[in-house]
Amino acid sequence: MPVTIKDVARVAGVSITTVSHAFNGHDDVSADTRDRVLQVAKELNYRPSHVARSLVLQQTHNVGLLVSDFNTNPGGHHFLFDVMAGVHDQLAEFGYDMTLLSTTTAMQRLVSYIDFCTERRMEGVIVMGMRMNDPYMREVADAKLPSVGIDLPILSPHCGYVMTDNIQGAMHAVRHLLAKGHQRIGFINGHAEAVVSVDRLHGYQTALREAGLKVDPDLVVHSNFLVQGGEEATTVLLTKAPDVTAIFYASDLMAIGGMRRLLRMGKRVPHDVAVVGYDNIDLGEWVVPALTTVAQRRYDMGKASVDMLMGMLRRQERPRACLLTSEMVVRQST
Amino acid sequence: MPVTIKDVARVAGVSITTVSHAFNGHDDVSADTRDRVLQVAKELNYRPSHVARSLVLQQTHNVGLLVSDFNTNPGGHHFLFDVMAGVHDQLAEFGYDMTLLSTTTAMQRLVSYIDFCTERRMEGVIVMGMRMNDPYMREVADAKLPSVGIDLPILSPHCGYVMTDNIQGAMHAVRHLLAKGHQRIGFINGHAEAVVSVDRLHGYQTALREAGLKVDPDLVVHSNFLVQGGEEATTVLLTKAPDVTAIFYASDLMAIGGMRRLLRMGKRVPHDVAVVGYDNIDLGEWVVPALTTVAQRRYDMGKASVDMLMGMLRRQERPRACLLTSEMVVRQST
DNA sequence: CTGTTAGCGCATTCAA
DNA sequence: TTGAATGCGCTAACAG
Repeated sequence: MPVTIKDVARVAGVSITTVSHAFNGHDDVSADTRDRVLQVAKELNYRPSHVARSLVLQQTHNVGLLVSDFNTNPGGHHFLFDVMAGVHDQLAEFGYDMTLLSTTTAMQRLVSYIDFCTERRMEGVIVMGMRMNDPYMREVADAKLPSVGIDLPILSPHCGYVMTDNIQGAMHAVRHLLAKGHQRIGFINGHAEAVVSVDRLHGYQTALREAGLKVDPDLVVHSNFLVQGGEEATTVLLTKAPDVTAIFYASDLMAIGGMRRLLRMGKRVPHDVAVVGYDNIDLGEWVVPALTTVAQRRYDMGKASVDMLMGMLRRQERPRACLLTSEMVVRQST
Repeated sequence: MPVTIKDVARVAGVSITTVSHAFNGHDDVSADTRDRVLQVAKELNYRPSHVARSLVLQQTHNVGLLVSDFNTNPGGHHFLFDVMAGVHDQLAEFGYDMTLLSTTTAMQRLVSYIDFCTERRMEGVIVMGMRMNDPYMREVADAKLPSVGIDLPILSPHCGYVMTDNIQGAMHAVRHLLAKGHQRIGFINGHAEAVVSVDRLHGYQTALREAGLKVDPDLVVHSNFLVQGGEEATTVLLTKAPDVTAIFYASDLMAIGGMRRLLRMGKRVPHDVAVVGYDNIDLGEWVVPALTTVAQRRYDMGKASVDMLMGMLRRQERPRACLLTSEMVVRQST
């Protein structure tokens, strides 16, 4: 139905080869004919078919963004949305399209994500929002399809990853609290299946030891990354260690829940208990007191993952681990 | 590089026609050969190329999701993410892929979004996050490419739309406040370029008149949809009308900002001033006091837009206007 | 500089 | 029931 290269050739009175050459900027076309071809193409509203081009060139300029549990990832948008924007924009910069995939969809169709990508001849995949114990993990790692994980530290011949240096991030947070004079610092962590949880715990412990403090197991509580998780864990923590003067939460949502619970318990933030979150979600700026937090460069993470993938695709670079720095955003809660 | 239909045919000792038939479930293939073909295909790990199929079938099973200012849409994720999930999931249900587009990207490349879609032979587009005064608007409306707008009430031969009934939503909110005995009800609205703003204002006014109250222009303030917008507008409102006992905000973010400002001004929520928001973002449940709000069915909006598009594509249905209901979520702020 | 030919992977006539 | 031939729209050798 749409205008094809043939139509342009016929109207312009040249062969399709010439049209093709004119469009692809080959210099073996006289300026005259090129201009005429381009003129005709414009009049006819010709748009070269990427489908046909993909077939003959054997490259689709298309990569998938695989999101785990896209539709049911609670609170996930605070993190995923910006990453997605970074991925999309940088992909566009390279002339690539982004197709959204979801593990749940694949599950429904009973096809592996790798089959999904193969059918579409995708050139690579970027994976995010996945847990280490996700059944899709091994598939990602073992596949020959070039892939980059976000917050998913798997390194294999065809799979690299990008993540924030969570150890450093957590150390920043704890050092900040130490500098404020706190000694009994609690840590409310996310679920242990998340890689970030392991690293943040590590950073927390390291910063304490660095300051010559002993790591008290009673000061660490695991929960989920959401507001409610933060609330519940705060109660648990204060039961086990009523003398905490500061709490480091593994997410801003948790911290917000925690502050709320502390208030209920008659503790004032930051006077009685100082609070630090993680993520720098937009609302952290507006809760009372405004939340001190560790900021990840979400957009940059998406961007970096694309850069790595493009390196693998176009320059045969080997996949690697890319750690981005994070920075403290100090506000009123500490 | 990947396994093609030829490989399968060769190994199975049949023609490519037979392989094609076997794979597409034609019944003019003996059970024997079909099983053999399928077996060989599995061993060879054959995946039919969607690219080649798209070319010959002249249909890509691909639709674009056009997001306006994807990378710079502040606070947009609260709304867009869920809609996107609905679009993606429902598209998958129909066997369609979703490619993400952004107006900013198109702008950078200086190609119209319609050219972008044509090159890729997309079958349709779903548009969201766009303002009525966006330059891309006319393109969407005039294009022959089937499209569905979300919160974008344009109806043309090839363009339908889905939106929440914002008039009803606003009426719900105001009625709720009226029922609580409030008479002086302020309305802090979003920017006037957003269609939703017009409708919500309409609903606000209608509900008041319905109750026999006069609409006082001093009670309405326009601002942006963000926290800061809510804060500033609240100050303006209370200057113009210090006697308000309730405020209806056009977004939850604004309401959160408003509550904060009210607190600063020594007003207690809901005791001195009751507050209703709009959107039902996840954090509304956790601010103090928990926010009463109007909930949009975001996921369903995405889903509905796909259903409409599929109707247009597959059953030649005419584009239409689809209004979804919203419902009150009553919490502590009223 | 321009046109002819071949083929990318697949579905679909039409014969056998 | 199976296979040979044709073409989807385009690019890339090659020849003129």
